[in-house]
Amino acid sequence: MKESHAIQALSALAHEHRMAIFKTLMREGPSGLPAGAIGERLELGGSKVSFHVGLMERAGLLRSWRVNRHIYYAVEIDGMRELLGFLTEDCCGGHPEICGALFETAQVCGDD
Amino acid sequence: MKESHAIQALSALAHEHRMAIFKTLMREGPSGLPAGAIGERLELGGSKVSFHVGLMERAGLLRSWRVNRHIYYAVEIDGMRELLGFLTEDCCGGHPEICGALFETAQVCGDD
DNA sequence: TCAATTCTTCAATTACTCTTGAACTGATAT
DNA sequence: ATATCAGTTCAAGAGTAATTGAAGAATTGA
Repeated sequence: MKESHAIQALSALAHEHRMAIFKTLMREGPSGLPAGAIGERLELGGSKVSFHVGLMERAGLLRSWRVNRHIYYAVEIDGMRELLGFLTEDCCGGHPEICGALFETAQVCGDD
Repeated sequence: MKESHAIQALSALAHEHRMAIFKTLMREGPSGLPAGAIGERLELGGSKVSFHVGLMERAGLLRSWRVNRHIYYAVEIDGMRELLGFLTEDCCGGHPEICGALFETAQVCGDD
């Protein structure tokens, strides 16, 4: 992953509303949610939701598709995986001790 | 890790100069570098370096100490570990498939 | 004490990001 | 066709963040 892309993705997650949207869509899984439903759950107006999901989509963290009148959004798994890869490789490059906790987390995660 | 703290840390990494500083200090290890040396390596003026390292320190990603006239900065390993923990736990919470690549990365990392 | 070195802080400017509400697009139903 | 619904886009304004250069602190050496 290119560094500038990683920075764009980090920046996309580094906001209260966007983090809330991301978590909501994470829970929802691949079926995603329409923009309106996201707004209702998080009490955000339409254009706010559009602005933030658009930004996250451009950063590669979400994907979207239309179903009739609705536009659905879901987490782009590969985008998040690439971001985590960038961080851990950058982190592990010379300093494996940082990965200690992560290693355990990943194992717990892998066991699910 | 509190979400607002995680957002602060993400935001601290989401900048070209700060990412460069972080990588430089990562390579340097626990012995760190004085502010001036960081500036020389990355061709950044003094107040720029101060501004960015200060922000990263407040976000828990760096620590600093004085040695004579110099102020040294080094990566705060625990801060970075907590951030990665936040991301992976948030990620793994319901969606272990994201951790696939991360799992491998962590293993490679642990083997170093 | 005075000057030099190293770094930080400040105030001003510039640049960017976010919010707001209105106008617009695209799809569907009457 | 017209109206309605779901969502996006736009322009203006508010709010934040980053850069700049100068001034200020802390430390050391002459």
